[in-house]
Amino acid sequence: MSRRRPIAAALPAEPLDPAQIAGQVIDGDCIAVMRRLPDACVDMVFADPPYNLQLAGPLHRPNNSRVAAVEDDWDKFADFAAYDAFTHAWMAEARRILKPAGTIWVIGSYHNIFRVGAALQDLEFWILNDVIWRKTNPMPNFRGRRFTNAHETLIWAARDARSRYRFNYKALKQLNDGLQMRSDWLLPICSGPERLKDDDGRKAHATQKPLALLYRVLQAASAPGDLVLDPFFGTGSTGVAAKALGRRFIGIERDPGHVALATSRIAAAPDAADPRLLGGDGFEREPRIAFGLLVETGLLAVGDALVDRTGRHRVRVRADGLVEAGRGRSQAIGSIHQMGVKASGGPSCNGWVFWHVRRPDGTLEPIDGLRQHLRAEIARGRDAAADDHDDDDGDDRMVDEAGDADLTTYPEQPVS
Amino acid sequence: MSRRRPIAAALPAEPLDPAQIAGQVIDGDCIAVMRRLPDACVDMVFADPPYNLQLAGPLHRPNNSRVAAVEDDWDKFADFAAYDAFTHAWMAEARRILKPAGTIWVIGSYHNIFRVGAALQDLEFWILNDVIWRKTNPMPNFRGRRFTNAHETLIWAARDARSRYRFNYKALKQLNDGLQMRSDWLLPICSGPERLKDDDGRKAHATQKPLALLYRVLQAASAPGDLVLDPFFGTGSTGVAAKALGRRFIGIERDPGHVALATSRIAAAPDAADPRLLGGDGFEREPRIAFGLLVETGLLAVGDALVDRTGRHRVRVRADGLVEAGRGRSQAIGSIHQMGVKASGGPSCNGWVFWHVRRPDGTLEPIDGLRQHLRAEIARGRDAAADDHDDDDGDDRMVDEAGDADLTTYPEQPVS
DNA sequence: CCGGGGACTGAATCAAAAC
DNA sequence: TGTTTTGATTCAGTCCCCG
Repeated sequence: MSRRRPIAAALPAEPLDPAQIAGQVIDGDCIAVMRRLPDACVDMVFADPPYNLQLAGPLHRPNNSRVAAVEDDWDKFADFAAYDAFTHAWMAEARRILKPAGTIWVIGSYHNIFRVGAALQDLEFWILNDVIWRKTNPMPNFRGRRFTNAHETLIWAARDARSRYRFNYKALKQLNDGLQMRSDWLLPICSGPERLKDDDGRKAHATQKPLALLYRVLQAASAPGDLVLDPFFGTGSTGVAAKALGRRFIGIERDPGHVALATSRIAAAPDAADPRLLGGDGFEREPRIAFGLLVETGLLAVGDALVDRTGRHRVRVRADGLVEAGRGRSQAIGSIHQMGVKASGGPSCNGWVFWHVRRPDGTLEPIDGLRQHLRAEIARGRDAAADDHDDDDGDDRMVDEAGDADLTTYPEQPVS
Repeated sequence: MSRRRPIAAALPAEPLDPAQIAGQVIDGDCIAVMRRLPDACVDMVFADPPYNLQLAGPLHRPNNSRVAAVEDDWDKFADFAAYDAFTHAWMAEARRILKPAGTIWVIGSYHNIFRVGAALQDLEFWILNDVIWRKTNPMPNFRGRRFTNAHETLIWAARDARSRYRFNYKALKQLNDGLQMRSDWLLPICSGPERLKDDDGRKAHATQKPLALLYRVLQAASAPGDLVLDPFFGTGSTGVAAKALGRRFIGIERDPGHVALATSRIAAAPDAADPRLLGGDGFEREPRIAFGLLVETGLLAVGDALVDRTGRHRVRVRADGLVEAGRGRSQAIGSIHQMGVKASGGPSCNGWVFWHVRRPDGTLEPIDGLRQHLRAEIARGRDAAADDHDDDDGDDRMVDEAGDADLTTYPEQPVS
């Protein structure tokens, strides 16, 4: 594990077991390390690649102090062609190791983000959003020659156009005070105690990203237990955020100094709180209720009439969980959704909210109300069982058998 | 002018005189039309090219109403390669007709903006900013499968890296309540009475841009009288904004219906207000004052002492407009700026704010105060002269000789 | 191309001084 | 000692223009 890199590079690349190295920072070039990982083994990739800033000379503030620039060798490329080749190479590996339902996030500025976005599209990633990180406190433009460069851009993309990716819609809506999360995020830059300093008090890394940004990324597009890979790990903000949110991670970093720093930083970082509080969506898909269950449980009886909101359309409940309309030759049979499409003429229909039962007082109640009633009953029964289980087993770790009580909240929690 | 397009295309392309066609909407393919324009003839290009949205099927809202999408043929491309070829073709022509100091603006969404940005860089445009148009009222994401796509991206680029482009810094700072204008702009989408409708009450163009966006673009990077070209003119918002701000324009549009609509819209649009109110920067560079003029006018006397803010450094005023420090062998002579650099040790120094005179009450006043005093006196003299001139010649048009009074405000107003 | 004039910064954090 | 004010420092930077 502490072999010198020249020797390691000369050896045939041994395969890496993702489960084994989860939680570690791997020292090495990200392309070489990713090559040692199997196909389709990670749920998400977060990448903060070099921006290729192409800075010319020194820049001074009006008070003559000098602006600390990114002068590291890792940000130097001969030209756009070299940058494009590098980008295609790491991105192709990232796509190979990504699960079919996985997504990738890449952050950049106008210096590189257009190369990055075009490369993603050329590799047949499917862009889902570009997200703007608006900085509350950007560096001003000192010479008054451009607009204050007050944002960076993240691209979020699925492995391909047909990917069934994860998006924790309701959790992010909650994070945004009940409104859909937008594609522009307002967050401060990384400074103060969060900003890592070296022994001389200088910043340890030129481009450390704020944890708040990574929290939001992970909350949006991963579930607890997911494996997240960061090929440009730096000081390990992705690892700290992953640890806090109960996600597993693999970090790859080329600079041994940063590897050591990130490793100790993550060791000292707080662990996940009770994973039940971290939710994938926090609002996972509710367990499915077959319409027929309403009949079986007696909430509806065979022959009961369902009507639409206007009362113009009307179907009768059947014993097989379908509904029928009309009689004789004009009779039609189908699911509540199919018959809703027929009645409404629209391209699709949620039968649960389209069809209603008439209450004794004559008012209409959507059959979704009956479904919610049934779900609540089922949940009550499961909670009782889960409480028994918790009493048996009092610690905080995830239950091994993915007990029913947690299933609703964490359907994709791996069984380790 | 009303030739049918197939015939026009078969004829040899006649050159177009930019001054002649300024203010017109040219019916035709933008690449073909730009080819007929001479090199380096326009000051700015604003382009809202097809976004290549790649929409699959129709999208419906939860209430089953259908979302009006961009379904026009002009937005259909076979693949990314076709879109890239198209983009390179029109952009190369745009660069050719752009003046060396000219800039280009291109607006797009994540569907196309990465192709656009990469093409700009490949053609050796030099990106100055990417600007985010944040929409106050974006269309929500109806399926809850992504973030609300709440922004579009504009790229602002100079013709090349060494270009001396125009940026009306102070005017935009003013627009932003005295703070530097940032790269994220919050503006409503185009709706209400501003949104053009056809006879059936449907929107006349799928992607009409708000005038406020174009006002800001033109105010930022053009001067009154500048010639602005829009190769994808649509319903002509660029023309309406240009007219209101006293800029000249050329519009190119392929769809004859849109050409007719834009032409009549612009004819009905309000004309520029008094051009003196439209400013290039509104705050053009102040006339230069030689330090020696302070001595010649008696505001300073030979031998007067100038000190820095702390009082630690001290120079004496000479008759030749230089200042000197020390005596004998250690004596140093130079401009106020050069001696400021010596005293401060910084890489540069504005002597006008570095050096101070001591007032009778003992407080320090920067010599910039004396300069402002002198400038005000000079301006008063010029205003008086200009008033005499205005009396002779009472209309509102720009004076032919670019009279001194207007020179400060509109140095680049063409005489045409 | 060189030399020189001179224009140009916002929010956050933290330390030190002032009250 | 507690509180407020002031000043210094810092942040992914493609950062001048004219003769």
